[in-house]
Amino acid sequence: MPTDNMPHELPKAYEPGAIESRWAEYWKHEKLFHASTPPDGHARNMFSLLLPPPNVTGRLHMGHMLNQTEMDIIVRWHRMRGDLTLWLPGTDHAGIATQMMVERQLRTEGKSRRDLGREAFIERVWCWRKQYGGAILDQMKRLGASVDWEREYFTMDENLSRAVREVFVRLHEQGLIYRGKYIVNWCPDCGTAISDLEVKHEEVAGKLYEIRYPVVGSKEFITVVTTRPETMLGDTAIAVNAKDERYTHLHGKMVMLPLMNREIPIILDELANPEFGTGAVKVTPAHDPNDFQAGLRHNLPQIDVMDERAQMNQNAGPYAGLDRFDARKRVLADLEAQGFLVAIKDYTISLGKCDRSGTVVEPRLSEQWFVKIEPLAKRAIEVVEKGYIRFTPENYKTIYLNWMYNIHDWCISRQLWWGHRIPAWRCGDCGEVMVARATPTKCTKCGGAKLEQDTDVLDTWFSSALLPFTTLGWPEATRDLDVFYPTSLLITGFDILFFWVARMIMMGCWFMMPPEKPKSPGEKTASHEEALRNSVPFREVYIHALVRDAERQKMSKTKGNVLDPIEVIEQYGTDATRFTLAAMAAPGTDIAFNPSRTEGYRNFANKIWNAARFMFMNVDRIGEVVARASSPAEAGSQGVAGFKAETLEDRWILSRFNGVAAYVNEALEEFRFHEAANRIYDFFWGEFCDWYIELIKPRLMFEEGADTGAAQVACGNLVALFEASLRLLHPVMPFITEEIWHAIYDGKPPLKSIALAAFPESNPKQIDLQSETQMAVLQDLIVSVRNLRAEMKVEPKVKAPIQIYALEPEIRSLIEQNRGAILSDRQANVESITFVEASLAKLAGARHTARFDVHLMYEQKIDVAAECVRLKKDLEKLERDVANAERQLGNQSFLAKAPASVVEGLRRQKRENQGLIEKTKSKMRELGCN
RNA sequence: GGGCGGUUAGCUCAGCUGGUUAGAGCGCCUGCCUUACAAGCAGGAGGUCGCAGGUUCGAGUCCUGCACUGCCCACCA
Repeated sequence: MPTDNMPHELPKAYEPGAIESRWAEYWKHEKLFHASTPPDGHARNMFSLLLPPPNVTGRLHMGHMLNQTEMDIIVRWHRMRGDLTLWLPGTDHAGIATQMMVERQLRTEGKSRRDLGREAFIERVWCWRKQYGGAILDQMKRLGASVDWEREYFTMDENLSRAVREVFVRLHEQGLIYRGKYIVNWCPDCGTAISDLEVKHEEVAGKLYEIRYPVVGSKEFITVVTTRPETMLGDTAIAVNAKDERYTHLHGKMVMLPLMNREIPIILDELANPEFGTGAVKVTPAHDPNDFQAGLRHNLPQIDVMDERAQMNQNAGPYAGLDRFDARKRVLADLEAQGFLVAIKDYTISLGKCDRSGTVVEPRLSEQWFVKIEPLAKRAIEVVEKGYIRFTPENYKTIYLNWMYNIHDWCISRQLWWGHRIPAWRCGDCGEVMVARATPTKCTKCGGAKLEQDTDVLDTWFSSALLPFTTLGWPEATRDLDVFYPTSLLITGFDILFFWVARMIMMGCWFMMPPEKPKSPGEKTASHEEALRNSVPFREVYIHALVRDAERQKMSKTKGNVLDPIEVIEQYGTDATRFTLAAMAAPGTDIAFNPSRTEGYRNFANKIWNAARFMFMNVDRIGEVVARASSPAEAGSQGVAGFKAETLEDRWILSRFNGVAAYVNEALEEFRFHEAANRIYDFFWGEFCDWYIELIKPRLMFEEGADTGAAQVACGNLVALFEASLRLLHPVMPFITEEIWHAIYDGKPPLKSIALAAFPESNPKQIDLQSETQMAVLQDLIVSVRNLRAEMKVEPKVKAPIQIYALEPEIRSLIEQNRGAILSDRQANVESITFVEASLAKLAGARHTARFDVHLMYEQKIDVAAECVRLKKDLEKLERDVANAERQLGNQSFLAKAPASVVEGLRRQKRENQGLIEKTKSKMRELGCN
């Protein structure tokens, strides 16, 4: 590999691919992120968090990448700050998703899961998992996620499964799990019940059908309205409102159900709203949740007319065997033919679809297991209301609470094969249902031995809800649980706020809350609060938004706008992709992911790379002794160690670095990733590279006759500052920082990884505001001259003298002391500097600022017209500003109420602007502007 | 029907607790192959902060209304 005489083997161009895979492998192989539990008391601060387990079937998408980037930044930051840090990874067995995936595979072989049978099918799923289940974690590795791979889990692991059974049994013992026949959301495609949350409602244009039912023993009809005429085959009543006078005369009558020729009663029920439709409604207890409740109130029979595939069954008489949608057409045609269909109107209906399959969900009467949620919710509300769990952004607290206040019982049984099987057994002799931790051998009631386990499995989210404690060893009282629970933080997307976050809170606060010991009342309260506070699954939740495409569209396969993070990574590198996400991750706002942005951050990485090459070039030339003189990583985290601030730019950059470190720490504290990332970017590129490196070049013996000692100091400073900057950057860009950091130590670093070095904290002693002010003046001067050169079209190679007028002696001496830098062709590129005693502001080719006037002495006819336009624009703005300032300063209450610094600042600014106005005017006169 | 957001430069977005001249990236214009980097350097153009009121000495920032727009929740046939 041509190294171009470059030391430390850094190739000329930044190539992320090679370095990233190497370090990802190294980190995992060296087990750098393994958090071993300390044997006794917590000597260090602890920081723990759980990776939201991706589905084993999953492929990494931008949402994952955002989530993991944010977690990794926080985790690396904590680890570098010396916390005992645990980031726990794992995958979720994802019941329906995985089962569907394997069934699809079977279908290609012309088989169904029923052909295999339950046991063989499950065996097959395990095979599938073994073969493909690691893909998503492999992808995670490429992101650089600093998880504890030694603790990786799978939700179907034996220990986790045992914990799930334990929870189920305990809840059942506590009367919080019950079984019963209710209307549930049924997906005919998946063949299972699903929870309310798994139903997505969609507004669609539908129809409202008016159907008349003949009243028995009269010539009258009663007309009902429905959106689902096919369910009338299961009608068992018609309801009217008792207060609805239109129907008073029909109270107690029967109607004949058309098509089925069955007599059903007219009942009085609140279900019927006199305001809606005809005020009369058909009641189908087996196919509608409201009708189901009404049916219970009136003791109505429940006639289920569909099977589990949503095809009409024998109860549907002549319609048996038809699909529900075909049945609708047939029913309508028949009603029409027989004169029962009164009208069809357009109507917008909210159609529930299965989240997973997209099939229209059927409300179906079936026997299911439920969690009685209210007691759990009560506690989950309490801990959030009391602030024991903090939400960021805060508005999610409201959203969470609103949901929790209106929560319904949770249907947890699924008619699937893949998942945690419900630990309930039914006695074949007496029908008794037993819930037990271990397979019972005989019936607890009749002693019979013909026991069959419930065929259902649990909702995947049931086991996920337990992860914060089960992954730490619960129900055993483990050391891990003691140390790492409650976890410190959860970072996740709002899409699983209810599915997962809310349920973890409910389960955590329920199972990690020790039983109350009866004690004296006062003591009890205090310890109760303490226990409650420590029962939460996490102390903080950070909710991030959605990653959209560059046009703000939701990424979806059908739209074809899905950005594959791996592709972006391959193009620009992981570091640049991470940086993009971090820089755009303002709390509470969606991220419009634009790869052009990533290209920009790849360029930033390249900038870092080349700055490193520059540094090494000097280290090798000036002597490695200097570079190694201090061992910054060992010197602690306060400021920059081993830095000798001798010049203005030294004092300035040191001060800026410490300011940035303070800012970054504060920003990360509040999950303001974008502020942290942008601040580092601006510092490294805009200050460190653009100004500092350029300013020290003369000292680094670039110039003839430079002083060797000064060069060594400058080089040492460069290394020290660079090393500290790498640590600051590392949480966001782990790979490139690791690469350069090792190169700094020539492959023999004091620690195995920069990830184990200290994160920079601000050192107040290294903050030097005076140098920052001085540097600002110097920069202002240099930029002014560059400005003038551009305006006057001075040839790049031509130098001209400048005159400077400055009243304040300290400004003059500042300029005097930095004369060399100003003269340099890297900076102002001027021939000479002369101080004059009179204002220069009104001269053409001059600039006036608060601290100085500068005049570029260059004879070139300037573009008068263009200059006039520019001056006029300046003038207008100045006059506006002065007018504003005058208005404010004339205002007594402003003078009385505004802080003195604001008033003083405004006065000064006004004075300066007035001066400028005069000068601008005279300049305009001089040029002959009108 | 409830609830939560968004509207700032041509595009995509920042702007924390109200304070002196509203920022960035990309794009655009001008000039530079200056030996770390053309994935770069220097300079520049571009904004009545959705509209209308209000609070305040002072509003992009707080309040009210409106318009447009997105999302979540909800068993109204």
